[in-house]
Amino acid sequence: MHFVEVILPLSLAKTFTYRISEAEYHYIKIGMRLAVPFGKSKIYTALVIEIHQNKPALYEAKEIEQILDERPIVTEIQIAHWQWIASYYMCAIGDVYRCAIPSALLLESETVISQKTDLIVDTSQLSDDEFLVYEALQQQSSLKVQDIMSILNKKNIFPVIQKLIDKNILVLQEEIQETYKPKLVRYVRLHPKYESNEGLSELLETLKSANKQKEIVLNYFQLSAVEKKPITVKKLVEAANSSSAIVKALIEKEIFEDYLLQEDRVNFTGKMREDQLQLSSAQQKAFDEIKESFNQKEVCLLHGVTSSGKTEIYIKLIEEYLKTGKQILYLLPEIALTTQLVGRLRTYFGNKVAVFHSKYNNNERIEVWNQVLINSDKSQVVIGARSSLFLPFYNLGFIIVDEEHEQTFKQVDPAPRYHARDAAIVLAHSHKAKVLLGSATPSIETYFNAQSDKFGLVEISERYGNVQMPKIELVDLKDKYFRKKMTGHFSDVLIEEINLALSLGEQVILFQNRRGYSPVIECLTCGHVPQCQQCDVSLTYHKHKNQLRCHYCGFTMAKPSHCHSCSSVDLTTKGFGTEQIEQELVSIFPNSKIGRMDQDTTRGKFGFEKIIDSFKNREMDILVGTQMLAKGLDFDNVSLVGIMNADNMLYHPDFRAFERSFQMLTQVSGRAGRSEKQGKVVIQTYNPNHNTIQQVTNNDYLGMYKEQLYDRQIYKYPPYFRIIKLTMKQRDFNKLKEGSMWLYQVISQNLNMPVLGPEEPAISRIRNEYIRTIIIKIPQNTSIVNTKKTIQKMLNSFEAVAQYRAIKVTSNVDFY
DNA sequence: AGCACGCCGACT
DNA sequence: GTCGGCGTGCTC
Repeated sequence: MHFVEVILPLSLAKTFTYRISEAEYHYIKIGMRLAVPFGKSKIYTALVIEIHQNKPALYEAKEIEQILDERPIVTEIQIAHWQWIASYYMCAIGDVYRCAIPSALLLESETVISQKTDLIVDTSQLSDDEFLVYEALQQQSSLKVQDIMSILNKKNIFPVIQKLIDKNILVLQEEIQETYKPKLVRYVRLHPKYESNEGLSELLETLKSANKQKEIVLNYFQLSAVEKKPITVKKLVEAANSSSAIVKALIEKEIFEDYLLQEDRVNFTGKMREDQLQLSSAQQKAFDEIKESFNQKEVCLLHGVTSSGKTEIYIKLIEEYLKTGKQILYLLPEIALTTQLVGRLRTYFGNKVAVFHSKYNNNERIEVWNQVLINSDKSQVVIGARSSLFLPFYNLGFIIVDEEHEQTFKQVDPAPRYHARDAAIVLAHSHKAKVLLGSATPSIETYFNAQSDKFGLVEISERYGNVQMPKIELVDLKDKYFRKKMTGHFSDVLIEEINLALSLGEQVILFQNRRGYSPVIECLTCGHVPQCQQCDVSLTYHKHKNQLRCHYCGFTMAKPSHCHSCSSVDLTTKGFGTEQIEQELVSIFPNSKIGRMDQDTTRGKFGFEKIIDSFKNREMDILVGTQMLAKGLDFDNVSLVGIMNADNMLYHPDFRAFERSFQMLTQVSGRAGRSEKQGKVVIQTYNPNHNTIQQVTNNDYLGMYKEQLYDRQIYKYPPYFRIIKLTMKQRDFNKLKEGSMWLYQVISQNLNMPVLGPEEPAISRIRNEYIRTIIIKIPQNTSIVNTKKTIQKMLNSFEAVAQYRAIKVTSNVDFY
């Protein structure tokens, strides 16, 4: 008897056992995919994690459907890493599997409904619903479950289908589709019969009167003489400035032949740099120190002020590690993964660079996955967002986590709620690889680890090329409003500085940490603010579409013309966002070109790049944006950065609010003054004397760190305590209230540490589900593993109580 | 996650 | 009385 242990891409903690034949036993390897039947009818893509001969005692194992791979597509190191993630972040191994693998590799069966052949149906014997399905099948040979749902306009369609099966009219099939399609490119070549010299003159004779076609043929000869390689249809059409219809005509005339070749989508065709990268003395010093630190430690923090030229150091280090023949992973927050950076790396490493991020489609992802798996030359250096951590490296030598402090490295929803930086360190450990964390504003946790000698620490305190740090000027909004020195949301100081910069032909960035025109609409008569029907939030006003939108469930409605509560027509907008700043700019600086960058203007595959590029090309003078402006973008002509309101971040009810404000303000300020000139930053705030604002102004990272560390110790937060947040959701308010209290009591009684809650969060209802949270603070000297085991035990007993079972609980370890 | 089973309210 | 809704439990 032979068996395999597999994981399924479902939120299930268990592994499952299937029976295999002896031949399969010798063929199947750990890390291969199998198609297995699971449940009544479904077929899923399972992943082999163990091959054994232990017959399960309690049930009869099913047989597998088929083997999907010829060789493993996942390494054993990966499987071990997934298991670590599942246990550390308290989630099902199936969650990790589903998140780690490109979805196109996870084939899932779909039920296909079709009609039996050669049958005579007495339609009078069918009910209305049955007749509708039967009729639809006369038009289409097969239907999907979804199709039938929309035809019948109801959810539960299985009884209808069952009856039709009983009446011998329908058959069901489970269909599995391979979704990966290699990209095929169409090429043309001359038909063989024209290859000789006589053929050639014959050809020109035939085309004497077809000028357009002759043009193409001549272009074809020219191209093939220059390029000496196959010519694509696309290229030929472009070169001849013609249309594909004419090429088609030539193919029909059998002058050309077309053929298809598979092409790798992800390709680099630019030129590589010949010269060596020269580091400045400060960079060289940091580079040497990092290498020194790697002799003793596995992880090193590179803390370099904004524009200190960290990227050059990364490139030098990548060069070094490339020589060892190992793979290199360069992790970045999604938003900082720009074409510019990729282009820059490619000028050094050419086709050795592979890119992996969420805007890539399935086929592109699979190509990168396969390149990494075979350790091909094309993927020696992988640059990607947090999910590239899951690529099938088997020979990883070096990981860079750039902008280490970015909270987007932590996945919030769905599970696994992992932190890519921390998971990268664990992954590096199993590859015996080194990790470099880079940031101008390291997270408190990381800096603490560096200070306590767990990580190496290398600092650069000067900017590259001796550019000075920007001069930061604080503007007291309270005072400016009092003295009536404000035009809209702009102080006189900011307007003056913008005018100065514009007159010198320099560019300006304005930062407003909120999107939309203004967050809410308020009735002036009764104070009513439109709320979302399903969530506990006010609707946000979006001017360009003139509608109100819920940011939590996506609900939208047209902007009301009158108050829904008192019918008054006196409605006003409250608060302000990027859109309103843009509007004000237009009226204050009518002769300037103004651009806006936020979630609304950067949709689409290259939306972000388009705006950045056009700003870089100086097609705009002023760019207004949200925090996405702060993420490692280099502009060489920006001399002024304005922060419209520094306060709204400062007073978030979150223990990281000050740390984040410092990071954000410092990063945004860092965009100013790239070239010879010292940049200027104007920060408008109601609290110019606030410690955090002062620390930003004085570029005092250490001061911020020390103050925050002190607070973290007193209020029991990381790095002194680890935090686990449990979130409970239920449609029934009272059930949730009772259940969350029960869980809180059980946990706090069984754990000898601070447990807070059950708390009603600021947004206490989303999509009609009520929410409560419990926070557990695990002290440094307590075993995290044991604590999690206890918590898991409590969660299990919570589920065992019938009345609470309906409450959904999610765990978030190292909650950010 | 899907899918079946079973309980209970709304209509023929 | 039956249809169809949803809550609950299981899947190797």
